[in-house]
Amino acid sequence: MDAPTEPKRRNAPKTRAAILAAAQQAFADIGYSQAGIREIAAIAGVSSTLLLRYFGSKAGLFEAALTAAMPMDGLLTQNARDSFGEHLTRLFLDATLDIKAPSIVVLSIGDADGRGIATRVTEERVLQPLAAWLGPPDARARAFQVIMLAMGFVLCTRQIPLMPAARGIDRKTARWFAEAVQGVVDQSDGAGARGATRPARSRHRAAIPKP
Amino acid sequence: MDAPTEPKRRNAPKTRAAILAAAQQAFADIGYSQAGIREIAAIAGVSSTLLLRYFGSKAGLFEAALTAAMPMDGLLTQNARDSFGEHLTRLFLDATLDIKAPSIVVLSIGDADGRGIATRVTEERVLQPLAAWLGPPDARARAFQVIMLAMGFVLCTRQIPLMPAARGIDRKTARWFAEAVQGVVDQSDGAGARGATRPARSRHRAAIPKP
DNA sequence: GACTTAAGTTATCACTTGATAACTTAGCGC
DNA sequence: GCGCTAAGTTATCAAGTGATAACTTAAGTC
Repeated sequence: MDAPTEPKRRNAPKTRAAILAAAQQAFADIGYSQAGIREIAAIAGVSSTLLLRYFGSKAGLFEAALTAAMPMDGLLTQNARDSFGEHLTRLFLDATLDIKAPSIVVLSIGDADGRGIATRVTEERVLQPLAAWLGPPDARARAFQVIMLAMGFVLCTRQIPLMPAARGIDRKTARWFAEAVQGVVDQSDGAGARGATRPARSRHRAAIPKP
Repeated sequence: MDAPTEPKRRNAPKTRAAILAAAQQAFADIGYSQAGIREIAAIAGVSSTLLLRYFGSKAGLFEAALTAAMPMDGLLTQNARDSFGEHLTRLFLDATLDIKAPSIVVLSIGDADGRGIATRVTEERVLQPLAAWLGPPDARARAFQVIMLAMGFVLCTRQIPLMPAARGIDRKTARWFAEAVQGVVDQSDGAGARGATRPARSRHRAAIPKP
C-alpha cells in the first residue's frame, strides 16, 4: 500500500527535490564513486535517465547535492563566538540533525571527480565564509585548521568505528574536540585573549620544517 | 632500452615485492576503488592474474599493501615523548619520507571493502600500539584523538588543495598541529604536567551532549 | 636430460557502470 | 478538444570491473 494521495502525478519541482534528497542520502552513506545513478533514481522513484536530464551528469548531481547540504549559513550568522566549538560539536554529534555534507566530502575524495567538486564547494561555501567570520589574524589558516579538525572528527567518528561508544566517541573526546575548535576561534590579535590560545606549548617549536 | 641486467628472469620474491610496491603507490594515489588490478599489475610489470594468484583478491592485496605501509614501529619505539608532535608533523610534511599509509586510508574509506580493511588494520597496527605507548589516563581515547588529528591533517593537506602553499600547509598551521598532537600526548595523570594540556578552556564545558 | 613444480601468460566470463537515442504520455493554453 | 511542450519511460551502447580456466614456459632435482 503506497501513498494513495499522489500516485503518479507529474510534478517537476517535487521530483527534482526527491532526486536531490536521495542523492544526498546516498552520497553521504556510500560516497560518490559507490553510489550509482540507478540506485539513487530508484530511491527517488524515477528512472536514471530522468535524473541525468535534470542534472546533466552524475558529477552535476553530486555538485548540486553537496552544495545543498552545506549548512554554513545557520552556523555563522550568529555572533556567538564563545560557544562555536561546542556548537559545532553538538552539530556533528546530534543524530537528529544529520549533517550530511562532511560525510559526503570524506567519502568522496577517493574519486577524482568527487574530490575536485568537493574541493571547490568546500573552498567557496566553507573556507571563505569561515575565514571571513573568524577574521584576522591568519583568517584563512585558522579556517583551514577548523576544517582540518572537522574532517578528522567526522572521518573517525562516523566512518571508522574505532571507538566502541555510540556515534564512535566518548564524552572526554567530545569535550576535547570542542575545546580544540574553540582554541582556534579564540586566537585573536592579543594572542591569548582568554586562557590558553594554543593547544599546548612544546619545547620544540623551531624544528618544524618549512613547507 | 630497458634494464639489460635482468630482462625476464623469474624471481618470485622480487615480483611479489614489485606488486606490493606498485599497489602501495596506486592505493596512496587514487584509493582502493579507483585503483584497478590491471593498472597495478602493469606498473609492477606483470599480468593481473599473477597479482591475484599472489594475493588472492584485490582486497587481499589491499590489506597486504596497507599493512606493509604502516610505519608505527619506528615512531613509537623511541621514548621521546616531548617531541612526538613535532616528530609526527615532520613525518607527514617531509616529502622524501613519503608516508603512504594515511593517504591510503583516507582515499579508501569510500569503498565498503576498503573501509573495513582500513579500519581493522588501523585498529591493530595504530590504535592499539599508540594507546599502549601513551598510557593512562584514557589511553585509548587519547590515541583516538591523535588518529583524528592525523587523519584530518593528511586529508586536508594532501587531498584537498585548499591552501596555496606547498604540501598544502603554512608554517603556523604546521606548528599548531604539532602542538595540538603534543597536547594530547602530554595529558598525564597530573592533568597539565607541562603547560596547558587542553587546547583551550571554554566557558561552556558542560554543554556537550552525551554521545 | 626427462620430470615436476612453480611462475607467468592469454583469452574470456559475468557483471556493473554512466550515458544516449528514441519513444510515450501527461498537463496546460487557446 | 486540439496541440504543443515538458515530464518520464524503455531499450541499448560502450567501456571497464574483478575474477576464473586453461595454457605456456622457466627453473630446480634426481
